[in-house]
Amino acid sequence: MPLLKMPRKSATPRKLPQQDRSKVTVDAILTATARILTSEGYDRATTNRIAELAGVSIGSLYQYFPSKEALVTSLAENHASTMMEIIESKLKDLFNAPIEVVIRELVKASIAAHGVDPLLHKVLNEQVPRINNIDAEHRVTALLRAYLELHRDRLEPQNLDLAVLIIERTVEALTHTAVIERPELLSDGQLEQEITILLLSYLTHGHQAFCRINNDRI
Amino acid sequence: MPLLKMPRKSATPRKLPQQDRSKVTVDAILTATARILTSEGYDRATTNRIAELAGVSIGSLYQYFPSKEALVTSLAENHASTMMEIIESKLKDLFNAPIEVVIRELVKASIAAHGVDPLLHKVLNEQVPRINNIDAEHRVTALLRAYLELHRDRLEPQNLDLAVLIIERTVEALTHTAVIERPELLSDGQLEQEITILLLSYLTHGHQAFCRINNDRI
Amino acid sequence: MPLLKMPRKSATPRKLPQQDRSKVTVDAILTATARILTSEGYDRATTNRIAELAGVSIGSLYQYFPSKEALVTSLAENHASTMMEIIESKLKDLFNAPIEVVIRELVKASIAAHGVDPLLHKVLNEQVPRINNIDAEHRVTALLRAYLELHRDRLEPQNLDLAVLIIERTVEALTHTAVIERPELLSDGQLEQEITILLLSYLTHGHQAFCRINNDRI
Amino acid sequence: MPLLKMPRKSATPRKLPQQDRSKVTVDAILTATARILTSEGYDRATTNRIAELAGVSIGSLYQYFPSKEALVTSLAENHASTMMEIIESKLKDLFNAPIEVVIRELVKASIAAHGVDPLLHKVLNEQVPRINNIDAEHRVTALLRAYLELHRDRLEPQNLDLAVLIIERTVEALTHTAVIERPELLSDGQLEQEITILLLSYLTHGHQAFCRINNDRI
DNA sequence: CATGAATGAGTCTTCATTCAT
DNA sequence: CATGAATGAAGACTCATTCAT
Repeated sequence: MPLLKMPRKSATPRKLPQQDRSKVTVDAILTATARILTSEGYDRATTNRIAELAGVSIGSLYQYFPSKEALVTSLAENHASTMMEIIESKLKDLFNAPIEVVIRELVKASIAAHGVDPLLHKVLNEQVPRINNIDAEHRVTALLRAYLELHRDRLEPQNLDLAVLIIERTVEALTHTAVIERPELLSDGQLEQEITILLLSYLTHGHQAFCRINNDRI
Repeated sequence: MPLLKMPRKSATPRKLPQQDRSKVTVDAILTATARILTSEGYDRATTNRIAELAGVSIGSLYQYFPSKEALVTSLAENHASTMMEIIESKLKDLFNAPIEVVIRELVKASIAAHGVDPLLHKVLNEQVPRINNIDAEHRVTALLRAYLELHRDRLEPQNLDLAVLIIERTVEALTHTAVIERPELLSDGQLEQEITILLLSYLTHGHQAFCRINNDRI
Repeated sequence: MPLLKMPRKSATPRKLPQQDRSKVTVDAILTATARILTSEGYDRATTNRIAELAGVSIGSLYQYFPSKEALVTSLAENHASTMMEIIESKLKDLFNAPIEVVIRELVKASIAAHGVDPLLHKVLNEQVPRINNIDAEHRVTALLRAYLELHRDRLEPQNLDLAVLIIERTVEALTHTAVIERPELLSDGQLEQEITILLLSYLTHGHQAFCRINNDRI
Repeated sequence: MPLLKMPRKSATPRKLPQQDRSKVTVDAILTATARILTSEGYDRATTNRIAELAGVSIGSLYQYFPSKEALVTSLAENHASTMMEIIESKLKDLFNAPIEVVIRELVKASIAAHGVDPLLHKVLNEQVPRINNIDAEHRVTALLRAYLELHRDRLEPQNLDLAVLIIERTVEALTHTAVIERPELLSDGQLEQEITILLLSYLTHGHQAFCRINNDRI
């Protein structure tokens, strides 16, 4: 039986780990990739170095990932999924909560998500050839969209798609900045507070009294 | 009185062009760099290709820029300066204008700034080893800060430094997203409108009637 | 008990060959280096040309030697070791021999050592960034020093360190000159004879009858 | 009148300085070359850097020297001449002096000659593509040869050419070593003494009492 | 003659990837 | 399947030298 040659350059894992040993290997490789990426940057992160740190041969690395790009993409997707799942799981529970709570929790979740591996997130964001949006991201977008839809009568913005975009990008940008450049703004809850106000005043045009709901903050 | 520019360290043009011929060369190199960067990306942008497109020898490129990094940094600084100056010049004229005008003009200026060379801005943002903040950026920050200070009594946020940070990052993030991913949001003024509202409601908590001042928009 | 060689710093082979294949490769590279060095000189000896002549890829060369300098240094050390070992092994056997014999044998050994690869020795001496003295060299120095110490009562020079220095440099200089510029002086034994006399008369101030011990010469 | 193009690659100065200004320029270039050679080594000594330090344009450098090799060769010849002339002038005065004096003075002169610019001498010796022997060197050789001829009856060595070779190389090697590696041997006159004894015992086989003639030494 | 901008062949070196064992 | 030796295309950068001004 002739060996059917698989396309080599695909950006998906060459095989799904079906045995335990494979899974361990794949994990070791991904972990090593993350570590080297954060400590050395994308350019210095050679596949050989990754394999070495992972404790596997370079040949094995290519057994599981068809290319460096696929490897990094895989890592990035995992990381994005992890982050998004944090947000998604929070959001899911709050479908009936008032918007003030939802937004604040969204901000909190975003900060938490950025706390998973801030350095990796930074490197991935800055140095890695842009990655296609991920399922988990879409799910969060959809969730948010659905929530807003449900509460449309309490919202000023008419174009909800636009509102979702604004909410997501604003939270991401500000959280990211804070985690990377101004971590002190996170520890005292200041930024969380401000982002919440920013978005709530946008969504409701200040018809709410924001201050009262913040009593639990320091 | 002319300011004598001293040669700076490593990431800086190697020699200042003294003859006219040189200036032409430097410009050609920078232009070619921008073009190749946007069309090929950072990694594919080899110095040899840049020199070739610029119509100069590789030697000439290195006569003026000590390294690829210095070259790209120089370009990035130029570009950031151009963008910031657009914003700066608008802001300067509006020191006594009401906040509603200032924010809207800031958003407009930011969109205009992103329109200078969106693709270049994208590549620079995503793929270029983070560049030290630039004079022009600091000037804009200072300007904004001073303006808010002046109008402090009309503003809800107490921590003005934080407010400046939020304004700048939010505008940047949303404008950038729009320019790159959703250009249609720009042409009909929707996004400009929304960002303006977002920031104004944050700054004034809705004590203003936003709608009225938007009559001039489509 | 095998001595585990630790990888040393920068000017040292990058990895020790673990498979047989590797040893062959390393040898091929070193041999090619020697050949190109002697035929082309240091400056013309490019790593690519060396790899080509060795029949390996340039990548393989850099797998085993971290830089051109390390490669040449490695070769130089090998060569110096080979030369010094010739001298060392002779000297070791003659610890109880009279000084006339020792000096003559030293000269003979030096000539023999220079005969290993005269052209390589010339290039290495003239064009290669001075190499740190080598173990083998120090051993020869120590050996000579110890011998002179033992026979101190028969020697005129009081400062034995100085005497060792003079003996070594003189033999090296004259042997080297002869091998490179005047090979005919070697074939008829003339130079060997003269150097021997030079050093013996220095060491003993002519209290010996040199002529008699030379009967075995042509 | 058509411009006759001179051959470009000759290793002699392109033109002899006939005017004062030219001479000054040439001197500046040579001085700069010496300085950079000693401070940076041959490889780092670029013609552009030399021109810059000399305070002339690179074009001017090539006006006077057709190539880098010619420039360095010129410097090397100057330097060798200077050294040889020190020796030559001493030797000339001593044609009727006894051999003990001649040898000692030769050693002294050689040490003095090496003292002119030891670092330059080192670099020239080690890193510069071997230079053709120089007139001045030949003159010294001839002088020495003639002297030995004249005193042949007092000398043991029969082959005077060989004796000259041995004397010259030995003095050079030991003086050089001392200047570069063991300067302390020079300051106390030890080495001068030893080299003198080495050569005199060789030349006369110890029929002389060396010690007595050294009364003037410390 | 002087200047210095421009040239470009040629170097060392890296690193993703392959494949014989 | 694992291993790691081998590959080689490709890139950043240097520097002796030329030539238009």
